[in-house]
Amino acid sequence: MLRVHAQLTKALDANLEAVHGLPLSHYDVLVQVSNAPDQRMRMCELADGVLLSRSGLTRLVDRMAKDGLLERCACEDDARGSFACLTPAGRARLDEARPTHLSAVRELFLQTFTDDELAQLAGLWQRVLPASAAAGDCGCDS
Amino acid sequence: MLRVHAQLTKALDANLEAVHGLPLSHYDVLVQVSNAPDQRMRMCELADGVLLSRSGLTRLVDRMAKDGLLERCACEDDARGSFACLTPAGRARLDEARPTHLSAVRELFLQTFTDDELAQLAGLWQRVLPASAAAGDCGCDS
DNA sequence: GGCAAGTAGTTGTACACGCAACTATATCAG
DNA sequence: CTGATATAGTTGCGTGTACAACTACTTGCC
Repeated sequence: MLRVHAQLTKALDANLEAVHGLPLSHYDVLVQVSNAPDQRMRMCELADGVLLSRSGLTRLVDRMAKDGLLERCACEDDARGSFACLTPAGRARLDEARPTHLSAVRELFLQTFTDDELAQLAGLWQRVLPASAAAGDCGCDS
Repeated sequence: MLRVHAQLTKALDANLEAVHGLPLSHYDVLVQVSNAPDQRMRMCELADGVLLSRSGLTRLVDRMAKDGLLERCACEDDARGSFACLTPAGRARLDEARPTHLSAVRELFLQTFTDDELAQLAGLWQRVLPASAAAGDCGCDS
């Protein structure tokens, strides 16, 4: 059963990644940042948001900055902090990828269920979070 | 929602991996092989079973063979094939890890639900598989 | 039999990630 | 103000994985 779970996630992610050029992790970052005030986020929060270690995020943001999707901006309040800021190119890329992504999700996942069932699933899932959080310990939640 | 899903899997896996010495992937292989007839499996089937590419599996089995958990055995019927065979040490390691693993799963996951809910979840999950399989497409047959 | 095409598994290479160590800044105690 | 401790982020290094190219064997067609 756990295995089914893993397989599903994996297949889903692989497909989504293949459909548009963006790796899913990049897409994920773009979504998070675009939802943040001023289109920018602290590295730390971003790391939580995309479920990555700090070092992982540093490198991910590096790659995305190299591609012009993000920019590093200094933080005025805290000189040791950094923002990842969405660039116009990043926003454009996101706007372009989002419909593809959403429709893929819908096709592979949502379509299989009725609204009731989705609600059920959501409810059941939520209940697992506390336990897994206690074990995995990840500060943020979506 | 997808994110919750990913987070859960990840937290769960991380915890299980930490509890006993075995990485989860090793454990997974041991379980699969131990369930196979004669305690041995073709590399190809094993790769499917643990959701790994062939090359990934080759190396995983290498590592496990180095640790004495598995052995490589030639296949009589098909000279290009290989079996991964469970060694006594591998079986012992599995027997030792299994209770730990199962109780961790129970604690983190099953405990949160009633039997009915588990049945629901299982049913809903199964329905996603066809779609994800069509997308993920894994070369070997089962 | 002999060659083409397919299949099982391995190896070279590159990439993404985590951990631990590090720098730089902030915060707090005295 | 000074030093101890904590926090934000980066870097070095090791690990695990996939992809692509490869070898070796099998199968099917001529």
